[in-house]
Amino acid sequence: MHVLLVEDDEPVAESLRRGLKRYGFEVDWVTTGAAALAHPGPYDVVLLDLGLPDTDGLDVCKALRGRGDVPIIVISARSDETDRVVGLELGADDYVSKPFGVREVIARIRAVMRRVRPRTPADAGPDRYGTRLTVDRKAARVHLDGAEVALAPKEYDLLAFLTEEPGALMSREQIMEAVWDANWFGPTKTLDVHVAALRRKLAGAITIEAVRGVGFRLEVAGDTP
Amino acid sequence: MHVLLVEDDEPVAESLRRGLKRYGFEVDWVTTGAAALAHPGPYDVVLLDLGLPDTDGLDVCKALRGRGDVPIIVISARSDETDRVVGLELGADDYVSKPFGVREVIARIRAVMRRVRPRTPADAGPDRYGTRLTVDRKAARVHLDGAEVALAPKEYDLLAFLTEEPGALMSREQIMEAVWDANWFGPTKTLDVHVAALRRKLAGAITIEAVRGVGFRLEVAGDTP
DNA sequence: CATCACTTGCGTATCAGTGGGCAGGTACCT
DNA sequence: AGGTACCTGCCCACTGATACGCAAGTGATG
Repeated sequence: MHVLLVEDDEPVAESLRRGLKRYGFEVDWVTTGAAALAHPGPYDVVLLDLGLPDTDGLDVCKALRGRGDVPIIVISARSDETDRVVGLELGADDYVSKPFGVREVIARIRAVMRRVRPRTPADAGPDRYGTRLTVDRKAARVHLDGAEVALAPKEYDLLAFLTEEPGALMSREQIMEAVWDANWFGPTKTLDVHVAALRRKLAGAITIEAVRGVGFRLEVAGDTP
Repeated sequence: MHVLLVEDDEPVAESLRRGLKRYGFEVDWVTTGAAALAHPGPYDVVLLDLGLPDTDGLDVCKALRGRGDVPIIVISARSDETDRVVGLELGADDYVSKPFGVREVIARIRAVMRRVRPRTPADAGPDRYGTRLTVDRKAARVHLDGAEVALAPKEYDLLAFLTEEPGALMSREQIMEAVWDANWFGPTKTLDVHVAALRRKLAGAITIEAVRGVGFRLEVAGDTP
């Protein structure tokens, strides 16, 4: 899964690149429209920032579209409607406005990919974690021992993120970037509250242990015999 | 996946062609009924506009139907019942009225393909959801406990879309794109009203639950064992 | 004139985020 | 090693914001 990331803002690009790599994407990163057009490819999807220094991103979009039908997802700091419409009319497949969460970008990439490959094997049922917990990402539902667990949206997002890679240690910053916004800074106490909610609602099926000074690690109960 | 698009209105055709290509379809585009009949094929599905300049689209439909069993999806500016019925009686497999969302067209193509694939020409019967509700996509009719339910066009479109994948969570944006127009933005409050109408008219047979901040999810009553 | 799509507005429920207090672990100092 | 002060994470309760549900009204269309 090959992604071309066209983004001049380094912190944003770095964050995106890290996030995407964590989800198994190969990422090539260029900072100018010219470089984007010069890059060979082929790519599975192009992430294109509209606010580039050298060229108008819209021209790049048009040029890319002209030379093939690689899916394009436009990133923009401006979130007003005109931009959105212009971007989509030029042939972009989707549009994400800053500030965005890495999770959201990934969801959109997957959505775009699914269009081209409609019947993915991953279309099968919900993911199972251990013997008690299932996460149905298509329906955004969580079941514990067969009974549905009512999770608030943020709680679900958080769980969905942590279960992407059970057992992996996630830093607070990583989690905030993924579930809240890219480039989050400030208090992360909210995270504690939501972690507590998950612990309470999913007691027995998973454990979320805090790693002091770093972040959290989700473990599936009865997973390491 | 090969599609023949018969449509004289260029902007509409262009938009459809782009959209379909993006979803992995091969599209051949002709602007007249004569050209449609002259085109070789074979195609997996024909998208046929009824408002053609040279021929009455209905004649084209009949002619196509006479020479083989390629699935036909009729597109029409007129959305009233009589047209629907006439088109479908002439052998069309489904019916989409303008203005339509690209996603909806794709959903219907897939639905038609799914139905045609297991060749049982006799019973291309209505789809059944649970024990009480049937959606007859060929006739654009909905029955509850055997009795027809009078649905407004938009209500039917919405139901048809939501029942494409029962239990799946659909975001507001997805729904607006599919049932209203591609690339819809702005208020989605209208959606709530139509959802409310479906809930009222189909009470007991289905439940449409809101997922806060995301969208809606249709469930068939007595469907979660 | 009837139907339907859409808007508006209000009541209500839910949720994200915050602050205070508590507990357990950590580091530092003697 | 022992004691202590501090820091981090955890729990509880509160609040402002916001999304949803529905009923009623408006305007367009045939």
